This record gives sequence, C-alpha cells and structure tokens, in this order.
Amino acid sequence: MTTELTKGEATRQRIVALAAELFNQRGYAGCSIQDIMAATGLEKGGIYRHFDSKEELAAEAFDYAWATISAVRGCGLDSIADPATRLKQHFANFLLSPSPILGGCPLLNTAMDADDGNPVLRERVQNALCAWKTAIANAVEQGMRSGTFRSGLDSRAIANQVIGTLEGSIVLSRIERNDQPLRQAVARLTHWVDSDLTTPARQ
Amino acid sequence: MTTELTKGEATRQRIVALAAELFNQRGYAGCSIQDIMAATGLEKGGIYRHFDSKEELAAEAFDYAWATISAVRGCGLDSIADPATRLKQHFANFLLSPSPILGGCPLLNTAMDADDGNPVLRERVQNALCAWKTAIANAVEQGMRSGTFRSGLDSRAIANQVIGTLEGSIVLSRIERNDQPLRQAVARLTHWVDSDLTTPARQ
Amino acid sequence: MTTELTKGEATRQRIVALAAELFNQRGYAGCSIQDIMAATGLEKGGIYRHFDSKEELAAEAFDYAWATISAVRGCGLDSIADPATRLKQHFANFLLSPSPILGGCPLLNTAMDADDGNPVLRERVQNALCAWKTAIANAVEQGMRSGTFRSGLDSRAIANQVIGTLEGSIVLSRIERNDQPLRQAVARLTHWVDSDLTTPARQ
Amino acid sequence: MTTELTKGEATRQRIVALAAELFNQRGYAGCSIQDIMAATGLEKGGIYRHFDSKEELAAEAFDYAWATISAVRGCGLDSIADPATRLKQHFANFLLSPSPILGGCPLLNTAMDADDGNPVLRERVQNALCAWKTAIANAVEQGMRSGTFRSGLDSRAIANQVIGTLEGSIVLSRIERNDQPLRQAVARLTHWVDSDLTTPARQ
DNA sequence: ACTCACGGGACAGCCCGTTCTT
DNA sequence: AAGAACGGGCTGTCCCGTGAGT
Repeated sequence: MTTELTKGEATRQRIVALAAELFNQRGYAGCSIQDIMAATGLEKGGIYRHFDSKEELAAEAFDYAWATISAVRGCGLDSIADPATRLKQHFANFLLSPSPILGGCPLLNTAMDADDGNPVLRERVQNALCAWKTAIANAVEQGMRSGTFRSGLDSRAIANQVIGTLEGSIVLSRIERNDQPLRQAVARLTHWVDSDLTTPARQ
Repeated sequence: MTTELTKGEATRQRIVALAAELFNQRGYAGCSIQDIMAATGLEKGGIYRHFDSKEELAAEAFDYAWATISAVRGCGLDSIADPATRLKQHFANFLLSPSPILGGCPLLNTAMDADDGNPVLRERVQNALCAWKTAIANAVEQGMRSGTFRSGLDSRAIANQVIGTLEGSIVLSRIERNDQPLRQAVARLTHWVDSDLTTPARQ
Repeated sequence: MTTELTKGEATRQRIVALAAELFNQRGYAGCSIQDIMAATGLEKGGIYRHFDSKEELAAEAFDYAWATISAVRGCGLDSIADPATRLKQHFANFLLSPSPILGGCPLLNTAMDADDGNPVLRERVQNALCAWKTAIANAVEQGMRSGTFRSGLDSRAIANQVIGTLEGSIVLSRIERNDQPLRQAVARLTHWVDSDLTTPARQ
Repeated sequence: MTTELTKGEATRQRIVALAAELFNQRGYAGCSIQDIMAATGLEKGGIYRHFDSKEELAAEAFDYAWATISAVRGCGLDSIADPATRLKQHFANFLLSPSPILGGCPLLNTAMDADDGNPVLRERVQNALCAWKTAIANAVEQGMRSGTFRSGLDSRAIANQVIGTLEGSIVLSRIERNDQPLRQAVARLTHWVDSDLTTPARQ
C-alpha cells in the first residue's frame, strides 16, 4: 500500500529528508538555509512555503532522522520473542552500515546542538531518548518476568548503561573515523547480556 | 611562586579561559566574537590583537579547556602506584562537581563541532583523545606487567570501552540534566576493574 | 507619464540620490556606509543588495550627482540657438540656488577625492570633465562658423578658461561661505564673451 | 646663520614636512598615522610625543605646506617694485615645477577636506586664503595709487578673479594630469594685467 | 626621546533568516 | 513555487590614542 502524496507534500518530505542529513552532519548553526537550498534545488521561497522557520524545519528533520535510524536499529526486533536475543540483535543492528543518516547519531548530534537555546529541539531529543530507554528497560523487565534474566536488575540503570556505551563509542568511532570502538562496544554489550544479565541456570 | 605575566598575556589568558567556557556551552558556530566581547568586557580590537582569527582562538580555548578538565580528571593520580586503584580514582574524579568547565566535556563538544569543516580543531580533538586513550592503555599494560591485572587483556580495547562509556554517559546526563547516568557508569566501570580485569588471585 | 519602477529599483535610486549628497559633502573616505544607512533608513543588507561595494555606490552616486547638476547648469540651453547667448545662459545657471546637490560641485569634490587610489571614480571624473569641455568648445566653434564669434579662437583653451574660472570661484565661495566670488566670475565670463569673443562688427 | 635645533625639534619638523606631503596627496581622512609612521620611520609614540592629535598635526602640516608653496609662489616678488610686473611674476611662479609639495595646491586640497567637520583646519584655510587675497589686492591698490593701474578697479574682486582662475586651472591640470590648463590660465592672467588693468597711457 | 604593546571603536563586506511580491 | 527585498548580525581589519617601559 503506497501512500498517495500531493506534489506539495512530496516536496516537503524531500526537504525534510535532505535537511535531516545536512543538519546531522553540520549541526543546526552550521547548516544554513542556503545549504538546504543547494541540496534541494529549491529557492528560499519554496522552502519557507512549507516551514515557518528554520527551527521548525530542524525539528521535523530530527524527527525524520530519528525515525529513520530507529527503524534500522529496531530492524527485525518485533519478531524476536526472547528479550536477550532481541537486545543482542538490537546491538548488532548498530553495525549495519553505512548509516542511513550520515554524520553519526542524530540523538547525539542534536543533543549537543540544542543543549543551549533551542528548547523545542531539546524536548524532542529528550523524548526520543526516553522512548529508547523505555524500550530497553521494558525488554529487561520482560526478561526478568520470563526468567530469562536474573531478577533484581535495575532495568533503567541497564538501559542507561547500554545507551551510554553505544553513544559513547559512536562518538569515538566518529572522532577516529574508524568503527572499531563501536564494534568493540557491541561485542562487549552482547557478552554482557549473556554473562551478567542472563540467569546462570539458563546459560 | 607566581608566574609573572605581562598585561597583554594576562588579557590573552583571560580571553582564552572565558572563550573556552562559552565555546563549550554553545559550540563554535553558536558562539560569536560578540559573545566573547560581552564576556570579557573587551572590544573587538582588544580581542583580535591577541588572536588572528576566531578559529585560532577556538583552538586555544579547546586546549585550555582540555588541560583544565584533564587536570581535574587526573587529580591525585600521579601519587597512586597501583594501576587498578589509579584507574578507579580516575573514574571517581569524573564526579567531582561542579565541572570546572561548564557545558559538559570539551572533547565531546568540540568533536561534534569540528567534525565537519574545521580540520584544525578536529586534529586537536584527535590528539587529545589519543593521549587519553594511551594513558588508560598504559595503566592497563602496567597492571598486566605487575600482575595486578590478568594477562591477555587488549589494553586499547579496554581504553575504548572506558572512554566510550564515560563520554556516552556524560551525554545522557547532559540530555537529562541529571548526573545519574554518569554516576552509574562510574560505578559500573569501577566494579568492572575489580571483577573482570583484576587477577582472580589478588581479588 | 510616470516611469514605473519596481520596488527594488526605487530603493536603489533613493540610495544613490542620498549617497550622492553625502559623498559630495563629506568625501568618499569621510562618508561611511553607516552614514548612508542612517540617511536611507536601510540596514546594511538592504544597501549591499543593490551595490557590490562602496566604490560601486560612489561611482553611481557621482554619475547621479553629475547628471543632476548638469541638468541645472544646462537648463534651457537647448532652445537657445545663438552660441554666445547660450554660453551666457550656461554661466548664469551656476547662480541658480540653492545648489541641487549640497556640498559644492561634484566634479571638483570627486576629483579631489579620487585623485589618489580610486581609478574607477577618477575615470568618471575625467569623462565628465571632457564632456563638459567639449560642449563649451563646440559652442565656441559653432559661433566661429556662424560668425557670432571672431575666428581664430582656440576653442579648447577657451573651454579650459571657462571651466577653470567657474570651478575655481566655486572653491573660493565654498571656503568663504559666500557666493560673491562665483557671482563675480559669472559676471566676468559673461562680459568676456561679449567683449573678447564676439566679432566687433556684431557687437 | 643656521638655526640651531634640539633633536626633538628637528624630529618634529621632519614629521611635519613629511606629513604635509602625505596629507596633501591623500587627504586628511585618506592618510593614516600609520602612513606617517612609515614615511618618518617613527613609531606611533614617537609621533604622538610631538602632537596631541592627528588634527593638530594636520593643522601644522597645512601651515608648513602653505608656507612652503607660498615661498615658491612669492619667490623674487619683494625685489620687484612695479605692481604689474610683480603680479605677473607671481603668476609665472605657478609654473615653477615640480611643485615643492606633491599633490597639488594645499589650499585647495585642505579646503575640500576640511569643509565638513574640521573647523580648526577650515579656519587656517580661510586665513591663508584671506592673506593671499589681501596680498593681491594690495598690489592692485598700490598700482592704482602709483598710476600703473587705471583707477576704479575693485581690488578684492580682482583678487578673487586671479585666485579663482589659478586654483580652478590647477584642478583641471590635476584631473587631466596635464599642466596645459594652468599654463593657459597664467598666460591669460598675464595678458589681462597688461590689457585690462594697466592704464592705456602706459601701455 | 622613542618604542612597543595595548585596547577602544568604527568600518566594509558578507551572509543568514524571513517576508513580500509575483 | 520563485525570487526580489530587507533587517540584522557577524568576521576580520584598520585606525587612533594611551601608557608602560627603555
């Protein structure tokens, strides 16, 4: 079932998709409307027809980028019943390459950008982070209920660990232009799920 | 023994210190020379007398910020002979608060900022990261030689893990405006040193 | 029939007209874009949209000023067939007051300003002077051909005399803030045409 | 008899002489202290030791330039008793070349420069003009008293004519980079003295 | 008597975000 | 949807005048 789009709506989505990439690479302040004009081939009026301000466009671009990358990171997870396997697949998905959105993780990038003086974006980042964290925590709790994971785990703390480790190693990989740190992080998190979280009996 | 400074040098250092804070909070593109003028109380001529360009100032500001925060994070480490204890003290130093440089970790912030189109800054970030990583890896290797740590460890991989986890949780703490993720990361890394790296015999 | 102008063209002409006055009063170096901003009520972006540089604006402003003042000095001349009468009317037009362009003669002022280091303006001044000189010389030659003036006159030399005398007395009038020198010059030139140039027979 | 100068006074006069040339060529606004530093080989402090401000230096420079060029224009005049001959020698002196002060006539240049916003300079220009005018008028009146000139002449008006014609043709010569207009003016003024001012009897 | 570092202030040209007119 | 128009901010430069040092 293909969604039918008006011509205007198609243009709007094209702008969002291209802007998402640019904002993710150069940051909010580092990417001008001019840059987006060049990428889309539209004139200024053609862009401002669809968005009231750069900030609004940036917010939509973040949502788009986050949805896109979340789809990759969550790829195939729904069909996995076992929480441990599901988590490990989630980690493995981070190595799918190349990243669908150039410039690293939109969550990270936008968080840095929006930390000062852009409350609209900041809130979206917080919501995205919260949703991600909840998804991981839910998996952990489901695992505890089902006996896959040993009981007594702090699911929110584990989610923090997972996300922190992944995002941190994404930064390292970006600085070094080398995905080794990320691969190591995925390997270690995977091993951690098996060795520390899973109930000894089942292992 | 106080270092004697010329008036100009004192002004220059004052500019660097204030600019470091501003750049760290708002990013390179998000912080204008005007902002630095306002912070220092100097006029433009008074700033550009000391620096040829904004980029040069930013580079020096990063060096200053990194040196400052490195001093905090490395506080008291020299007098600790045991590598395991030294690493754990290093982790604990991340919780010293408030951070001497507002706005989070300069390495992280500058990495995001300089990733595109500022090769000068980028190189400094890479060097800083490399130095940090080497320091941790050296501690690990020293520990392996002395028997404190079990042999066969990949010191560079461990350094990646440590730095990735710390930086990642700093991002989370910043997004949530809550230092809990960072505290959890420090706790987990500390526990990890004791449980995974240290030789079973000694434990 | 009014000429229809786009909004931008109207703004552009307004800038030129106001800048012409300011440049003529204060000189190229003595009049900043800020001054023109204040006079026009426009911001910098609104001015630089229409002109690539201050120099380009100054060149157009000179052309405008010269065209304006030339219109005054040439007022009514086309309908005068007799060269002697036409010349005398030309002189008399210099006393029309107040000058449509404040600050004296644009030719003089711009010549002083552009003499060093502004070849673009300098050339326009030279062209303007050349055109003026030619117009006067043509009148003299026409007069010689028609018998109004005695033959054997050096028309270029006469033009030099006329222009030199007029411009020189404009300077004196400006220094003294008193139009008496200019009035005397006009009177003397007028008498000179009648007594020295005109053929004795006709007088 | 050589005037004995302290070292400081010699430096001061050297500054004035060099500044006079520069100001005359580039104008007050177009000539910076930096330029004078380069010309004199002095540092800024070495210049400001002798003058409180650029304006004061400019005023002295004008006086120097005017005195210098007046000496040339008045060269040999004192020993000429006959006013007509003296005036004609005065005119001829304008063709002495090269001008001792580059950049044209300081009176003209400074008048243009100082017309707006530099009352100190403006007054000196007015005084210089007044003195010049008086000198010419005095010669005319002396000639009328002695019978060399026909009576009834308006000596001030004649002075205006003379000065206006000379200064105007200096401008033309400068614009065209050709001293022909000035030579023609001198020739015409000389002829004028003989034909119009001198008593017919004597001629 | 002079040097040189220093800082305040203005300026030119550029670019960006946004609106208004087609 | 295009694009002209405009307000505003920003960077880097220059210049003037001061003051500490030599």
